[in-house]
Amino acid sequence: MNTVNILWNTVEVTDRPYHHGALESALLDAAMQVVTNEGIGALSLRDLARTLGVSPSATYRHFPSRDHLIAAVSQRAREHLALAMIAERDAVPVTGTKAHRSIRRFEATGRAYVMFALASPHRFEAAFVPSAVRPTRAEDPNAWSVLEGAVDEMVRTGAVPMSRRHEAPLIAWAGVHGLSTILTGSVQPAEASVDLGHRAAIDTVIAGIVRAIR
Amino acid sequence: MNTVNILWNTVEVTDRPYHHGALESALLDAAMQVVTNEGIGALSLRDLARTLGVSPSATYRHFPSRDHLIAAVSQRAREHLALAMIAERDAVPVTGTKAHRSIRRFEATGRAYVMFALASPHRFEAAFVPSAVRPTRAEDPNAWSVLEGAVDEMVRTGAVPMSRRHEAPLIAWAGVHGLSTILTGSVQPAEASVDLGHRAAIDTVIAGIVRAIR
DNA sequence: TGTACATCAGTGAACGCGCGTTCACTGATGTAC
DNA sequence: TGTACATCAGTGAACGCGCGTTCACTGATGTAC
Repeated sequence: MNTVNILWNTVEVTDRPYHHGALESALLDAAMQVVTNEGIGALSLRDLARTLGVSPSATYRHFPSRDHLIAAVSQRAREHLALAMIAERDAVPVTGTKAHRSIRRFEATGRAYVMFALASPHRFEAAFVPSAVRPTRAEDPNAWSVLEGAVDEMVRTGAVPMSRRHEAPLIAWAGVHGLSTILTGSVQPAEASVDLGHRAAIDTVIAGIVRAIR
Repeated sequence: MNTVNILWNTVEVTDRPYHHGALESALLDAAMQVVTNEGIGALSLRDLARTLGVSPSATYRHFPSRDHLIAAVSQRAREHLALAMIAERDAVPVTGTKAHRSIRRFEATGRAYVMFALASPHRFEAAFVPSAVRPTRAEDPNAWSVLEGAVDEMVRTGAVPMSRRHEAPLIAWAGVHGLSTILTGSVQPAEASVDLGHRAAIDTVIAGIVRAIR
């Protein structure tokens, strides 16, 4: 119990205990922060170790390589995205017919997707960074499942015909994912999508998706 | 005229002339090749110089920095994409009503987009890599213009109502761009889009786009 | 309650790497007269 | 037709950088008895 009060994030830690205590989660948190602010390219193990006041090799106690850390951060980012979708969906007020409501919940899911990307482009990009490292645990929550759930709900209320059930998720995913990368990336077809604001672009594409799957 | 026959791509060039003669375009070609095969991350000036049998500093005669080279390669990749769209569009046979034909030409444009991404994922990714360097020349041909042209054609033939003209390109772009990144990237919502083949996924999404904009 | 000991979670120094970029230079080319 | 000279397009060596990863190590912790 010889610990001292320590601010982990300051560099001039004077009495650092030998055991950090929670290096793994601190590493993940710090990595998430770097990735969110500067993008996944800026992530460096040495830099992380420096930030946490720990030697570079200490990180290897918890992640076998940089790629493993990245994979963990990426999965977390995907879960954040799914959480945002769920939150927005569940904020839809309970009014109107069940069919209408299921559509509004679906739309909210898609809107949350794009808004997440806009609010946090680097985190969004990190969520879908290719990786050879396989996740060690299941994704929870899973964005794709949330989308499928929203489609199923529409089918149940009769807002979307059963015949579209199979293809609807792909159409929806393509639309919102494409819009997200267009709005955040440098795809920027410039003119046409810019004279719409972001908000209008989102509404336009989501309305298009709904027309496509009904 | 004291030149010697030289294979530019071999390393053991024995009698290399002092002046390469076409370093700039050779640099671009080689860069394009590296990017296409291994992705933009694998692009290195030193490596390129090595490949062309030239000193590393020689590259600075033609590109002020690595970023400028990347920007040039990226623009080229975008133009390749646009060319592929034009080619596929113009291969559509001249049959049926004008309205039907304009739709088929539009679909071909979108199909070419996704197929380009599938055939050459690294080149596709490079086309949309963010860059602070502004292009020095206009994009020719320009993929966004091709898309808009296809939409205009449908409006002219009456296949798409005038009222959709403004928003249709964004909806279409989002759909095909999203599908492209989904199919090539590690987005992979797995299950649902995989039990469709790529071809079926493309048809599904493009059909959805057409429903959305009519 | 105390002690021996295995295990865990760190340290710190070093390796090797390849990169982008700069610098002073020189050989080749083209042009004006 | 020849020559002086400016300009162009290369060379080659060096700088400084930060990185991922490995290695032999040691301090701290927890557990069995």
